[in-house]
Amino acid sequence: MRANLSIGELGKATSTKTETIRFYEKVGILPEPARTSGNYRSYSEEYVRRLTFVRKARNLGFPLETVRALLDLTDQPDRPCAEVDKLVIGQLHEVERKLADLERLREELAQMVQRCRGGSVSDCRIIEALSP
Amino acid sequence: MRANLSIGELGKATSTKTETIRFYEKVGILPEPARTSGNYRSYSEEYVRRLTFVRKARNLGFPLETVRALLDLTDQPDRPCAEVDKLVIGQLHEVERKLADLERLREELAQMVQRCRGGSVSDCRIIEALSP
DNA sequence: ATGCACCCCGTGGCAGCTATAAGGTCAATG
DNA sequence: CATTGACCTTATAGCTGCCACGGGGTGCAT
Repeated sequence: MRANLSIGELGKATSTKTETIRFYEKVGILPEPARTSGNYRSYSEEYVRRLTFVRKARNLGFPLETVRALLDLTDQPDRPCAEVDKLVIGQLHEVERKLADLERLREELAQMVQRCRGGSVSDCRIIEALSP
Repeated sequence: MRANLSIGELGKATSTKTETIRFYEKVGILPEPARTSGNYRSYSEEYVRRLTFVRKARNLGFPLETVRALLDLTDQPDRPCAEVDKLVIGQLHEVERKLADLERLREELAQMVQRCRGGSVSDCRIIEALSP
């Protein structure tokens, strides 16, 4: 169909701010699009798909570098799927590590809150817990 | 005792890099210390306590701005402890929000990994899941 | 006196955007 | 035909929380 969207339309279609799109272009995550006679960026449907892919991956927490690697893999359909799998498992481990960290934090914070007995800062158990 | 530490010694005492200490000073989290005749920063025991406090709070994920607020409160022991409580509860909520987000991510990623049946990228379920 | 570890300051970089300024383009309206 | 307003262009700076680098000064031991 080659709808040829402007950057604003592409942004709406993918829930992405125009500045972010230009940023992705600048850092090479997305290729430089065609331009109109007035020097406006002009995007094809294919580009919409690519940006949607990027956004989904980012929403899953993949860093841009990994997104780049995933894009490269989708461009080489003959490579083994195991390479994709490896990247996703890496991200899964990363998420699990962060979950464990946050869970510890949550418990510590909850305990601090629970121990608060009111009064003034001078006898605050929370400040006490933070002090050496 | 007034041990009067150098910045490197303070760093070791608090597991903080010297650049970080200077950074805290520059952004006003920590006060400007005294200087020796050779213009070296010279830190008192009190300073060690303050930096330790900052580090503990940072390790609990408090943003610097909140650390600043907590420090202000410790400097005003007559203020109600409830103000401290409020900051900590805010941080607790923040952590809980992040935990929920990460948990959703973990499940999505785990499912993606589970669905992988090998083969090449062209029939990869993971790439499929990311594609529009 | 010379080597070495430490310190000084300023600047620039990291991720991943977001915002701002100063200007060009385009379609529609008066 | 001119002007409005919404959009687009670029370059640049800012955000958080540091870390690294470079070119110099200091302090102490040998």
